[in-house]
Amino acid sequence: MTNAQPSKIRIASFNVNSVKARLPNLLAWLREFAPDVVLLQEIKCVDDAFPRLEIEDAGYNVASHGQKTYNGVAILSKSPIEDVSRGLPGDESDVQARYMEATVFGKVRVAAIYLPNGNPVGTEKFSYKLAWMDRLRARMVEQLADDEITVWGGDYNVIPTDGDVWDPRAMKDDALMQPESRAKFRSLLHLGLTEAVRTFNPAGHVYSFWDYQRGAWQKDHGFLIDFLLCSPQAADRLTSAGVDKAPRGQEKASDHTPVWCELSL
DNA sequence: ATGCCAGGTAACACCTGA
Repeated sequence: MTNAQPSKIRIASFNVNSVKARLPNLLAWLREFAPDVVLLQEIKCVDDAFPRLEIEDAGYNVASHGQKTYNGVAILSKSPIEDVSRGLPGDESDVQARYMEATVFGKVRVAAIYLPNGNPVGTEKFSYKLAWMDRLRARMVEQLADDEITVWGGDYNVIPTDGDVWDPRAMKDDALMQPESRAKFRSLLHLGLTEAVRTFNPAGHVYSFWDYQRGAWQKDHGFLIDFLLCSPQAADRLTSAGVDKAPRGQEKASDHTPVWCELSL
């Protein structure tokens, strides 16, 4: 919790699948990986139930946008967290807690994103996903006009290409792989954004999610759906990025593992 | 075609996830 400006910061995104169930794993990972900023998804609790004190004791400031049982995002930072904005603009009737923004280290704008899953295809859940992606794009356009160092990180629930999944045939009917989902994800990148994880792992078959079922982790039956989208000003400062697979192999793991990038400031 | 596993809620079954 320092105001000192480090020369390089490490930003990570982690879908924890319940912050309360994952607290021991999360605290151990914060200690070992030592990210400066963390974007959390699926905290699955209201703000009053967030384990704030434990996280603060680990050296992080906390801002959350929670919801009972489902969804919920949060931002952790070793720096003060300023100008917090909760919720994705564009639909006043949307009550799902899937989006928040804040400024960290005085000049880096981050957004925590939990994009709707959208299954099953052909239902209102899939149309909600596509509409949510349109709203996200509109918000990105607004933010890009500010010419800031911005990173939109999170669980995008899209498998962008066949090289991002162990077997495209196994997932072909899934909302994560539909041409419409992929086209809308590409439309985000076409705004001029740089996706950090795939930029530093161009060969593909680097995954951030493995299902709990069917021994997916042991067989490496995973896919990549967690991303860090960087504005041009963030991309200019991008020095490395990747996936930290270690947390997925531990007891009581989330089905996702963290993705991360480093920016020189 | 369905459940497989995990979490939450609420109640000892069902919903959601990806």
